[in-house]
Amino acid sequence: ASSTIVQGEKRINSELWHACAGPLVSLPPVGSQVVYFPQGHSEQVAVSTQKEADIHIPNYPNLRPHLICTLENVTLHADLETDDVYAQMVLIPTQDPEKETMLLPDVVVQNKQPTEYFCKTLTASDTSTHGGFSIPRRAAEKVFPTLDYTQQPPAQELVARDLHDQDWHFRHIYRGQPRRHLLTTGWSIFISAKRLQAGDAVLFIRDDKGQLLLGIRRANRLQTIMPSSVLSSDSMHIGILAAASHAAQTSSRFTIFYNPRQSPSEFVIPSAKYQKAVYSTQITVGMRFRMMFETEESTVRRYMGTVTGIGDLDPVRWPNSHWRSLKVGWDESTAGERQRRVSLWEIEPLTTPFLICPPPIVLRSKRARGIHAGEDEDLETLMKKS
Amino acid sequence: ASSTIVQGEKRINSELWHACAGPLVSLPPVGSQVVYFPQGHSEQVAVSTQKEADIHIPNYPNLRPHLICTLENVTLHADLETDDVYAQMVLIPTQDPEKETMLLPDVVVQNKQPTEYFCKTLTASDTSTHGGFSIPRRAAEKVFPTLDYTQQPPAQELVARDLHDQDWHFRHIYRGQPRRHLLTTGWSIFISAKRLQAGDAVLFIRDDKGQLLLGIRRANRLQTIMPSSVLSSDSMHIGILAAASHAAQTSSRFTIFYNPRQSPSEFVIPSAKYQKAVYSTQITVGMRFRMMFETEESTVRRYMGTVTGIGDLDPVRWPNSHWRSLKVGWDESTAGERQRRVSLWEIEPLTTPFLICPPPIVLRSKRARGIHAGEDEDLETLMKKS
DNA sequence: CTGTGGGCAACGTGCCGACAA
DNA sequence: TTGTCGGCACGTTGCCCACAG
Repeated sequence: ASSTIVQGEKRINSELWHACAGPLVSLPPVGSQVVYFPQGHSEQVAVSTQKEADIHIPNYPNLRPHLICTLENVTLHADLETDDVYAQMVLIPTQDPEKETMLLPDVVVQNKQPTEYFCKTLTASDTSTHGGFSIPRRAAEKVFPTLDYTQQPPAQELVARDLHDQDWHFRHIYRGQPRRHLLTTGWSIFISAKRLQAGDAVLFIRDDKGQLLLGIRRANRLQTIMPSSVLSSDSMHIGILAAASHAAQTSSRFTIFYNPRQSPSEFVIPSAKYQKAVYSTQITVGMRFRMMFETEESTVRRYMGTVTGIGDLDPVRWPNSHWRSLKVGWDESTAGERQRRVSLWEIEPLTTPFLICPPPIVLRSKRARGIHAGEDEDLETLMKKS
Repeated sequence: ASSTIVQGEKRINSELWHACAGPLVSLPPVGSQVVYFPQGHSEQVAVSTQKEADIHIPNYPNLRPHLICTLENVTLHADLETDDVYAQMVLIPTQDPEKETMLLPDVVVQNKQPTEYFCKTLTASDTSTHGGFSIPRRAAEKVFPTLDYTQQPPAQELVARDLHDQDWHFRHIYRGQPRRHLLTTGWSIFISAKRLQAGDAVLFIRDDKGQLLLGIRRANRLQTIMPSSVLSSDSMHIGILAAASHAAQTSSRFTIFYNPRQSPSEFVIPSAKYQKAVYSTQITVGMRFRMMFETEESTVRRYMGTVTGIGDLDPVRWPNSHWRSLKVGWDESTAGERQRRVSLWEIEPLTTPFLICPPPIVLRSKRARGIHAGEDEDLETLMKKS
């Protein structure tokens, strides 16, 4: 359903927001119990400001590495300049920390990726001033209104609405030899207004009312770095801790921003997911696991890895934290970008005995084949979490 | 002198920075003693985020409304997107708060406005794609290299360097009937790259080595508002207080950003200026004063006002603070934009007895004449501060 | 099926002096 | 003195198809 969330007078379309955020991003439902990690919040700020939390940050002895909270409200937003999506969450720390031990029912967090949508990474031709946008055939047929093919050439005007409720007009035409779908008039205005470059991606959605929506996902995330001319990174890191600490001590609400495409990991996790990961699974060094990542085509893919160590990421400031408490190694050599430390709830342990240590030769041969087409599905059927 | 301040590998030209910051902005010298006001810092963040400091912000009982600090370092910066100038200051709270009572020698803070410079607000023609930039005659003759007027038409290529050390090339030509100075080729590239609009201002400087520098001052400051998708404004306000409080208690350095064109008032003041204002002058309700403001032509102008009240701006959270402790009224009816609360060190009290209450009729007649050309100079000669 | 490039027309950009405020 | 305009040339934009990967 195309649910929308009120933000002042504006509503950001939830489907569109999630499409821009990507398939791995899911927000806990309003009213549910969540776990908030100041460490993860700091990591997000560190990425934005390009500065790690410094040493000389004060201790907040009463601030635990995770806070059980009620998610009082979530509002969806998009940066006016870059269209980057982010979510504002209002959290209320739970008064009774004993509740933590209570095992909560598993909340079904539906992944809100829309069905009638497509996403295309822009080519040099798409972004050049020389021409328009080449629509992949399947995409056009699935998402755009059907053309009247009796016309010569078949063409129509499309209107698509972006995250800021701004309408963009495009001429959609089916022509060329061989025939193809193109966006011509209006496309270059859109490209230059959004400052899109080859490598960035656009996505189109047809919602349940037939309204077209469009969003963008920039490739070069480094460009999005904030000026940081407002507050020093030190003060930001301190602000995160002080705000959380104060909220925890007074059981009062506090507000955070979650930037799904900037943040290395989610730092507001459904309580049930956290507890299941922490209390239900025994993780040991040497254990094999899978973990989901987003591919360049904005689909999900699982990578295999092995737990190589268990221990605190920051033993001094954050002892006994589950945040990134696992050191891991990845099977594939292209693991340069992947985190060397992950949290329990991010991984899917392979508990099925005969899969714990697959023969390396098999893995290597599969890697040599290139894309692991069948592998994931095989494991999928074999592995069923309780 | 064209002093520069090192920032990593980059140096921002100090003269250019000050020209962009405006005539009223002066930074205390490195190593000097200053007074830092968390309240003022919060105000700057409030402007940036368009959100005031909320009620439910924790108390920092040990944090006083002003901190005596040593200014350990100042670095000049400019926003990469907007070219907005800002300064990073590293402050170290003074260990012994008793030092405060010690009267310091008056530090001469030279106003670093360059002499060989001009600033022009862009017209519709200047920013249109239809043409170039019309240089005011005086400006061209003062700042640009002299043209060879024997050529027909006289023309030359100018190279001007911006705050990011990027060079911009312009064709400077003297033509038209009547003759005038113009920038043609290269101008529109500059306009679109900096996204300048009519109402924004550009400024050119010739430094002592003959090098041309150029900067911009945007009119629409609302546009510069930061996305704030990084940290909630609450956390920012808390971060300011927590950082200052921690630094004060541990006598350790902390870092702040000062945005001269965003901040309503300076919140890092030379200690001598503060003490002189607080201890040397007796301010009373009804007292007349003058205060400097920047005009649209980026020159200084003094406005007259009367003290209408003295008291805490925020009696609950910041009792006994001198920050904006004066309520004031302004003589001129165009006072809509001017603060209704100012701090002691911002004003110049008129202590000369016969000027305390000038006949209103005289004032009115002067106002009716329009611009107060001579008034300020008359007062200048009459009033000499100790 | 779709990315790139050549061809070509239409439009916008940008340089010029003529006015007039 | 300088802001805006009409005139005009030239360069870019943008629509078309032909190829080829």
